[in-house]
Amino acid sequence: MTENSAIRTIPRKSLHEELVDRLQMLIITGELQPGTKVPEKDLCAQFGVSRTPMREALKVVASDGLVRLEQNRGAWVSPLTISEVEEVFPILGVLEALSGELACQNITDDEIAAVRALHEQMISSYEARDLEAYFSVNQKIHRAILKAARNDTLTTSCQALSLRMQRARYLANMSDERWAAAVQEHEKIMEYLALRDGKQLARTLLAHMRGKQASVTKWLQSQGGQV
Amino acid sequence: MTENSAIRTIPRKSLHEELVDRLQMLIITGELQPGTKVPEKDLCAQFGVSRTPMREALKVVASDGLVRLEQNRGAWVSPLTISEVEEVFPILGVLEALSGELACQNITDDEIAAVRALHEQMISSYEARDLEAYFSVNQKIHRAILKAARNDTLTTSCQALSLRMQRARYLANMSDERWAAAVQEHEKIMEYLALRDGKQLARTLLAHMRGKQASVTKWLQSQGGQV
DNA sequence: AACTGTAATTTTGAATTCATAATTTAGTCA
DNA sequence: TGACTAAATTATGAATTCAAAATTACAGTT
Repeated sequence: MTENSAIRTIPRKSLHEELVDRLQMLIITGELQPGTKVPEKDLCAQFGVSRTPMREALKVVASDGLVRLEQNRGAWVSPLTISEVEEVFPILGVLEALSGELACQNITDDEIAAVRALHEQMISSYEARDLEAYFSVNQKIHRAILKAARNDTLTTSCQALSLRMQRARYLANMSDERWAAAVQEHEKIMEYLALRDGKQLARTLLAHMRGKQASVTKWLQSQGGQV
Repeated sequence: MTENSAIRTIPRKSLHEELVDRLQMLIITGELQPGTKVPEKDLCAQFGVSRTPMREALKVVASDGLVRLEQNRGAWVSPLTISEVEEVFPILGVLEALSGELACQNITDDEIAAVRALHEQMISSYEARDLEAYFSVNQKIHRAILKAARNDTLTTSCQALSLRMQRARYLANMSDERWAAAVQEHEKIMEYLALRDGKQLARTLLAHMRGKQASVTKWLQSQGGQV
């Protein structure tokens, strides 16, 4: 292993995988506006790639539902609608509930300690009213529980569905009441996880997801029901 | 609507979508052997298409997990393993349970009647020990319940995950006891659906899925744990 | 000015081409 | 004979090219 070997590091992902990630991010952050056409040519120029890998990536992103392909008319950014939220959150609810149950069966003491550390960090972010940090740590907690569930397929499924809701989380703010309630729910989540009480944890995660759904729906409604 | 309009029907799917379906079928039926390389060139010749749409389709199929892409080494048919079965069935379980709950909230009397007709048909197939017909009608029942749940995302998610298990259902036979038990479970499913008892239907569908998992796992074990 | 039909332009879907990486084959030497 | 190396072959990933479809621009008509 000389230093030279690092100079020409093999790209960790293939071009099209990299592009899938980039496209997802562009859509989640709203840089690609919902309902608009995906500017294929421009994106190719922007990323310095030809149309072939870009179009491969678009096919994959379309199969996840973030864009819609129309025959001979190109790719369009799917808007996030209330009805989509009402479809996806209940699914995410039962999946997270399952992840909670499985996590209680498989999580180690060390992992519980790690989640507790994240939990404390999240509380601090809440007390400092640092939404950015709060969201980030929040995600880490959910990911840690998913990881403890020892089910990669479940992780993949959750992440694919979450992705479609991420746009709302990126753009929407929570109300003060909702934020407080969410923190309360997380206290319970932490408690039941530490007790390894799968049934109760599942119940709480499901309720937590219902709360999120209501919050996102409310915000979406204030936005005219879309995006 | 003249007869002429049918002569030049617009292809209902784009080339790559069609190829996605074909590839999935080739893998499910075992024509493409698990663990082997996907013969890209041969398939292109077989279907009379160039590599571009075939490779687009492979990217999509890979994102569903039926094939694995290896950098510079092409696409490989993913084997169906016990650990994958143990990951996917619990997920399908909670998703079908959810579909049952939602179906009870939304299903019409006509739809219940239609499911009952399918149910009777399935019983006949069972009594005639016609496994082929039984599987076919069975699938229709599950699809009808999913449809009554009025959640397209749930339908898509279930179908994507089912696809990966379909190989086992295609190749595996059920034991007599398992088949009898499955039919019993379906009696209950029909009963609770007719009563629109979401909670009980969910419970039954979950148990039904657990039975399927055990059956498939047992068969997979008899096959050396794979395929 | 609004509408219709047609030509020019652009975009899309798919085939082809090309450079590079992986694999196979052939050849060399112990 | 068998292991190793180098050349040849093949397959892969990505860019380019090409035909067909869609969109735009525009002229002629009312």
